[in-house]
Amino acid sequence: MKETKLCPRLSKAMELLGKRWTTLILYQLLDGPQRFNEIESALPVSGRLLSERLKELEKEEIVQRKVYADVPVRVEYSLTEKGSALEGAIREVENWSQTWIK
Amino acid sequence: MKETKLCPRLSKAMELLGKRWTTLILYQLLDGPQRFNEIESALPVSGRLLSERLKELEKEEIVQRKVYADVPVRVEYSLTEKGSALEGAIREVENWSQTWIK
DNA sequence: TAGTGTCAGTTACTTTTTGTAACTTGATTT
DNA sequence: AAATCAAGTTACAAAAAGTAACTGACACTA
Repeated sequence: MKETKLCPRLSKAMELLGKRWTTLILYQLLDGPQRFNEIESALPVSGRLLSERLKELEKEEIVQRKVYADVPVRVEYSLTEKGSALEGAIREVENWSQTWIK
Repeated sequence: MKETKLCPRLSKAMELLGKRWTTLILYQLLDGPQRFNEIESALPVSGRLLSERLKELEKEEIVQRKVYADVPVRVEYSLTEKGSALEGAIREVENWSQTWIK
C-alpha cells in the first residue's frame, strides 16, 4: 500500500469506524447493553457480519462481551470507556444527518 | 435486506460515511480545496477509488468539483456547506483517535 | 516531428469483503 | 422424540476494493 504522511492514529480509527456497520453497532449500544439478537434485530446487518464486527470491537476494547449462563445462554454487549468516548462523534453524525439528509 | 426501525437519515449518512476512504477524503478537504493528485498523494487511496468516491460525494452535494482549463487541466475539489457541516463530526473522531488509539 | 511529460482519470483483472441462507450446539419445553 | 431458543458458524455467490497498466488532450524537448 502507498505510504503517506497521514496520522497513523486517525488512520487506525478510520480503519475501524469506516468498516461497514461498525458505527451503527456502536450507535445502537449507546442505548445501553444489548444482546446479540437485539442488535441484529435493530440493524439491517446479518448475524455473520455482526459477529465479525463485535469480535473486532472487543479486540480493540471498544466493546465488552459478557456471558450469562442462563438458559438459553445470554450474551450482552456494552461499550467500554473507550467506546463511550465515541458518543460525541456519533451524535455529531446523527445531528448532521437530521439537518442535511432529506 | 432486513427491515428495521433504524432512522433512514442516519442510515443514509452511514451508508456514505461508512464507505471506505470517504471520511478521510473529507478530512483531507478540511485543509481547503485540493486537486485530484493532491488528495491521491495525501491518502493511501488509489485513483480508481478516489475517482469513484469523489463522484458519489459530488452527487450528494457534499463535495464540489471545479475544472480549470489550464494546461494540463486542473480540477479542484472542495467541501460544500453540507460537506463543511461534517467538520465537527470529523474533528471528534480525530480527537478520539489521539486520546484512545495507541 | 517523433518522443516525453503532466493531469485526471478509466480499464482490465485479481483479491477481499459482504450478503444470504442454511446449519450447529446445548439445554428445555411440548 | 420433535420443536424451540440464543448465539453464533459455515458454505457459497455477489459486490466492492486493490493493483497496475492505459488513455486523451495538450505542451515542451531533441
